[in-house]
Order: sequence, then C-alpha cells, then structure tokens
Amino acid sequence: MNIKKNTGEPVYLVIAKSLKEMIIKGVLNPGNLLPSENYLVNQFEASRETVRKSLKSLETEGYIHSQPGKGYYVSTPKHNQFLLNFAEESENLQAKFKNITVIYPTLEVQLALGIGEKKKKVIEISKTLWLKGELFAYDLKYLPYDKGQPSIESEINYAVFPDIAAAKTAPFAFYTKMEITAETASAPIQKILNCSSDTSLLVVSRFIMGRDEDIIGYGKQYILPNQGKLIGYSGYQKDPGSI
Amino acid sequence: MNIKKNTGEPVYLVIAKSLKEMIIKGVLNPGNLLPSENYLVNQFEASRETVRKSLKSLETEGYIHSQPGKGYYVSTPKHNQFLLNFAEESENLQAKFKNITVIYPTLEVQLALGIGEKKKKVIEISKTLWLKGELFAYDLKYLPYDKGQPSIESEINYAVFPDIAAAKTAPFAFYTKMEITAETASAPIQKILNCSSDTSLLVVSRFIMGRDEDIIGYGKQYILPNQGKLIGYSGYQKDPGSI
DNA sequence: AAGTGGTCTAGACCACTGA
DNA sequence: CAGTGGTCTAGACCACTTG
Repeated sequence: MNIKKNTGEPVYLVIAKSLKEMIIKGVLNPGNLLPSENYLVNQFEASRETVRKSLKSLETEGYIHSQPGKGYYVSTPKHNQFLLNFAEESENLQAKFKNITVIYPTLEVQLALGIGEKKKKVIEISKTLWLKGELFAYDLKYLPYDKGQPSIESEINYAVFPDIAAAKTAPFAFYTKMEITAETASAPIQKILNCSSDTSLLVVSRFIMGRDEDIIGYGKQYILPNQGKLIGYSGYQKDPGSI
Repeated sequence: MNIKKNTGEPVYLVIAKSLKEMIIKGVLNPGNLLPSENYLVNQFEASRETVRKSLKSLETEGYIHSQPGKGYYVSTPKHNQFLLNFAEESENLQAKFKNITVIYPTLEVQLALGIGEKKKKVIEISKTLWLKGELFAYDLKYLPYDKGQPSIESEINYAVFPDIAAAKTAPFAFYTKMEITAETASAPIQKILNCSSDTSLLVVSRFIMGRDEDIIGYGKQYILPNQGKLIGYSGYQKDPGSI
C-alpha cells in the first residue's frame, strides 16, 4: 500500500528499483531471502508475471538468484570479476604496418597456435601502434597458413583480427582469450619501441578460438609503460547491458 | 512444422537454441533481422510470451537486441570486452602480513584516495602473497583513517578489501575499478620480492568506490613475472551468468 | 498440505515504424 | 494502415521444499 502508481514508468521497473534499493542500502544482504512472488503480487498489486519480470531483471544484473521451492536470495557480489575493455582500434589509435610475411613459426607461436611438430608455415603481421602521434605499442599477429586456402591477401583481411573478421562471417562462432603479463624489453623490441633494456612492457597476448577450442589466431601486443594502461570495472556501477 | 516436441526441455529453450544456432553458424549475421515474434509463435506453436522469453534470453546473452516497431536484430559481438578474474584469495594463495601502520600518505596515495592537501592519515596494510610456497606478489592497501570512526582494528576488518568487507555491510553499495600496468621493480620492492633491478612486474591497482564516486580504499599489487598472469575471456563461450 | 518458484497460455492495450 | 515489439493480466499445471 506504500506504493506510488500511475507514473509513466513500467510497473516491473518500479518493483525492481524498490528491491534493488533495499539491496544496495543493505536492508537486504547476501544470503537473505526476498519476499516471495505472491507477497510482492499483493504488495504491489501487480500480476505474478509482472513481479517475475522484476525479479528476472534483478537476477540478470547479478543481485539475486532463485532456488525453486524456496525463494529468491540476495547474491554475493563478485568483486573480483572485472569487465575490461581492450579496444583493438580506438579513435586516436593509429596503426602502421611494418611487415607481413610467411614464416616458419617459433616454438612460442607453434604452441600458441596449437601447431604440431610438422613444419607448417604461419603468416606474421607486425604493426606499430601510435597514440596521438606517440609510439604506443608493438603488435604481432599470427595466423596458420593453410595451403588449401585462398591467397595470403584474403587471409590478411581476416588478419586484422576479430573486429574486422567479425564483420565477415559468423562472428559468434569464435571467442577470445587474453593473457596479461609484464616483460622486460628484449633487444629487438628495444629497437622497435625505441626503449632501453630496463623498460618494463605490458604484454597482452590474445588467442582467437573457435567454439570447439581450435585456435584461429594468435596475437601479442607489447605496450609501453606510461602510455599503456588497461582498465577494468567490477560490480554494478555500469548498466547491465550485454554480457 | 519442422519442430520436435514433447522433449522434457522447456519450449522457450528449444526456440532459443534454434535461433542461437542460426546465429552461431552464420545463417543470421549481425544486422540481420530475426523472424518476428508472431512468425515464431506460428512456427513453434507457442504463445507469444513464451517466444518473448526465448528472445529475452538471447538478448541477455548479447546475441540480439530489439528495436520497437521494427524487430529483433542480430548484434555485433564485442570481441574487445573481456571478463577477467582477479581473485583476491584463491585456494592456493597464502597471505603473510608484513605490516599495518597509520601513516601520512605519499602523493600517489593521496591522489588515489582523493584526499585533499590537508594532512590526513591513512592506514597502510602490506602483505606478501605466496602461491604454493613460492613468493608471488607484494600487496599494499590503503584506507582513509577517519578520526571520528571506530578503532583501527575495526578498520582492519574492512581492510582485507571487498571480499571480506562484502560480507559485512551492503556489499552492493560499492564497486571496484582496476588498472593494470607494468613497472620495473624499485629498490625497496626488489628487496621484498627478492628480485633484481631488471625485473618487470605486473602492477594491478584497485580503487574501491562508493556509488557516488567516493573512494573507499586503494590497493596495489606487484606481481612477479612467470608467476603472475591475468587471464580474461571475451565472446560467448561462457555461460552468460552474473554481471 | 501449503508454500515456493518454473513454465505456459490466450488474451488485451499501447507506442512505434513503415508503406 | 497493418505489423512490430513493450507491458500487463488472470488464470493454469508442474516440481520442488518444508513442516
């Protein structure tokens, strides 16, 4: 009975907000049981499906989860899961191609691409990345070079990795794994990035994988310090939106 | 008419799977319009709400989005958004407290905690982290030390940061921001981590923030190479779950 | 047996886009 | 105008948990 009505706002959002507020303010805490659907139906004078819609939205956003036969519980927030943006191409980021060659892969690349011991060539694409005119990172990408396949050129179209490849074919057919490490600049990379032997680089490796765990591509990016910083968020400050 | 029925599987999941498969196989590609709700109602001989439930689940998983008055479109997958796990405490990870002190903060910490120029003390908690008996990382945490507040001890309970603090009060009231950089080990850190001056460390900074952007805590972790590796996933290989 | 959430239906009205 | 998705309802049956 303590409810405003007739706002243009959908009823299910009103209910969701009300519950969410209680969770955020700590009136309801992780492990606590929420009021039952039927209780909410009476409290808000809404239909059961409408109440369920509210609860579903809270569930999607990670606030609650349900247990059939028992009820809805407040979840424990995952403050150690981060959503991280790693934009291959941003507005200010410029790429300069250094080289595109077909080579016999190093052991590292063999392992990364899951290529057996057989001698199999790979395509190596190297770029330097620039941010507002300043050297920012060195970027390497590797793709298996299959004889049976088209030309290098068509491989190259794929080569610019997911974001462009995505536009071409079944972009939901693969996913990406990322590994982040730190590395001291090796001699060749010192030359390319124009840095010294005591420079610590942020190294981001990426594996492009098909749904059946086959590896489509492998990339590595050496990012200069001060320039490069990866930023991630955890918790619930952002809209739930997609994944 | 081309539909199996009477499986124990919920109808809405059957519909969702069918559509999802078309998207994954590239029959439907980003930008394409899906069949309308009413069309699916006829095709699958289900009610409209059931069809909508299917579509809602695909939307939640990031496969599609809707535009009122037009229809449902296949989305463009975000292959540059990564879900990254940064576990404060894993099974094998051991923490050894080094020190807990109340200090005047360095400039870096002042900025991180958003403390003005006024002389304000902060609590510093330092730990070393060990993985299977091997030194793994050096961990620093800072909390504003408010006079009006309880004792240091009660602050300390908060201090172990979100995961433990979470259990205490309104854990949905704050979120975490993470920054990842690479850094060469400084002299004091060389001693603590027992490494040399040419060691590149992975540095993870974390800001614990309230919903109104106030900063609750600041932490920094220096992770030894070879030991530490951050791993993230993008795309749709994982169940949608949470976040 | 009573209460819970999970699925599903057949209708209704609305606001919007497009021809 | 007909077609689309967005919201909402009042029922129904089910499987599950708890006393």
